[in-house]
Amino acid sequence: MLLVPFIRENKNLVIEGLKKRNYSDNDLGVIDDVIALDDKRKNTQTKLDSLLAQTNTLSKQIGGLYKEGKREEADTLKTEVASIKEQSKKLQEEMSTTKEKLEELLLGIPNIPHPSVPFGKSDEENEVFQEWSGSMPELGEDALAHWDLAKKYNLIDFELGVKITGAGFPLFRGKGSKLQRALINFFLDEAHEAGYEEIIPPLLVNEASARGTGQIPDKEGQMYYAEKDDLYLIPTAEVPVTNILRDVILDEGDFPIQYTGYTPCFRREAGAYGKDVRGLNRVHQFDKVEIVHVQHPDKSHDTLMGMLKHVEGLLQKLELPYRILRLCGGDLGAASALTFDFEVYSAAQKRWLEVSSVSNFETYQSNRMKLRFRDGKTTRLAHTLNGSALALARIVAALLENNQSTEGIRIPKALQSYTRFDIIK
RNA sequence: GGAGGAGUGGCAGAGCUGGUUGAAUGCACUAGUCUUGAAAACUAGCGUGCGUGAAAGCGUACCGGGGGUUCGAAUCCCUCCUCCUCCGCCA
Repeated sequence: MLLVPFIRENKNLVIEGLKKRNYSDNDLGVIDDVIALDDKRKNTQTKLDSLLAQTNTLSKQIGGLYKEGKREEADTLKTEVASIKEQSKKLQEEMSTTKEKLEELLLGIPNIPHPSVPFGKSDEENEVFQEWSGSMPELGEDALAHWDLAKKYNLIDFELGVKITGAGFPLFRGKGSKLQRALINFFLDEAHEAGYEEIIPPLLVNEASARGTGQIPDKEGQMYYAEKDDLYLIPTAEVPVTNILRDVILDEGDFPIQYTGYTPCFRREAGAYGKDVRGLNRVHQFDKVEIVHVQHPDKSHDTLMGMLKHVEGLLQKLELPYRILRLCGGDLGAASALTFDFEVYSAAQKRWLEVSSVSNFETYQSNRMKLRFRDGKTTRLAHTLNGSALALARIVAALLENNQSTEGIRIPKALQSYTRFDIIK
């Protein structure tokens, strides 16, 4: 959520930003609506405050008169207060409807893209920020896709997942589950090395948390919802982990704050179909290690670039071909100012799979969750960032496909001490 | 799940027979005095949002959340949440 004073002071910048997100001239009217509503809010606030001030002074006088035993004088003042209260009640109602409308508009306005974000309508116009320069895995004609490999080596049972739960809930078994666990530990250890504190958060969150990171209202349909208890299953560790700092005022010396957490992630993925959802390409439950940074606004961009390096290091150690995309305005998530996606090449499917998304939300989330820091005499919103490091399901898909041979599936060296086997036969 | 108790500023802890109480006091913290330096002592400062103002300031709201009673509520009432104690049940 953007700050209204920010919108007022940077109206042109905001409009340019929204244009990058393909807002039509008509849609841009929302900015003027916001300012008008905010004017009204201020106006009402001023009037209301003065009425309340009158009520307060009169009430004190009434108290004094009662003590002196001047009941009648007190009673006349009471009737005066009554009429003032009538007015202030009206204003109070006006105030709350104005605030609600304003809030609703503000929630609908996405973050302003970073200057480096390219124009573009959809994911097809994302900019390749860093191309893969190494060699590509060479597979024979008879190379199998990961879902076939998973079956051949008894690593993942999709049918059992369907039986137990439904489509998109894979069941890992044997070396498949060991590989999964190895990757989680590998990623967590790497994050620990990089200075992140490990968190094991709750997997269900309340509405305030979902709102804080921006899942509500924009992505509400994406989350599983436990109606009886009014709780949401997390779509990513980002939600519970970032909300650790909801309603917190940090000291400047607290920066940077670094958290990492492994959690399963639950996504409804309504509307997805076809080859996109085959095997592990898109599932309702997957494992992910997330890294979260809370940083001073002046340093957040550098931090983002550092997070990119961290993710790159992981992919290099896993010996996977990857490329980095800078998302264009049309593909950028509403909460994000700048996002880099990492894609890994899945050699048998002959396609790139997204395995990580690293974003700087700047103050968009911190404004929602009132995450601030002391800056001299005032408080300022901190910057929040996060990234997958990494999302497991698709990593597994690429590892299986790229490392297959007639001998079996080779485990990358960095992972062998975790799996305690070097090949899947 | 049943019965009872409690939620106050960074922490501890008054106030809770309604009235200059945004809230005593202590600790912590910040600045100053003293000291060669430190400690101790002393002095002062020390919440957040909103409105207004160039600023100082002023106004307003906030004592777990929401609602109500009242001229006036941290103090009374309702409701929700959380924590503690006891009982039951289960890991």
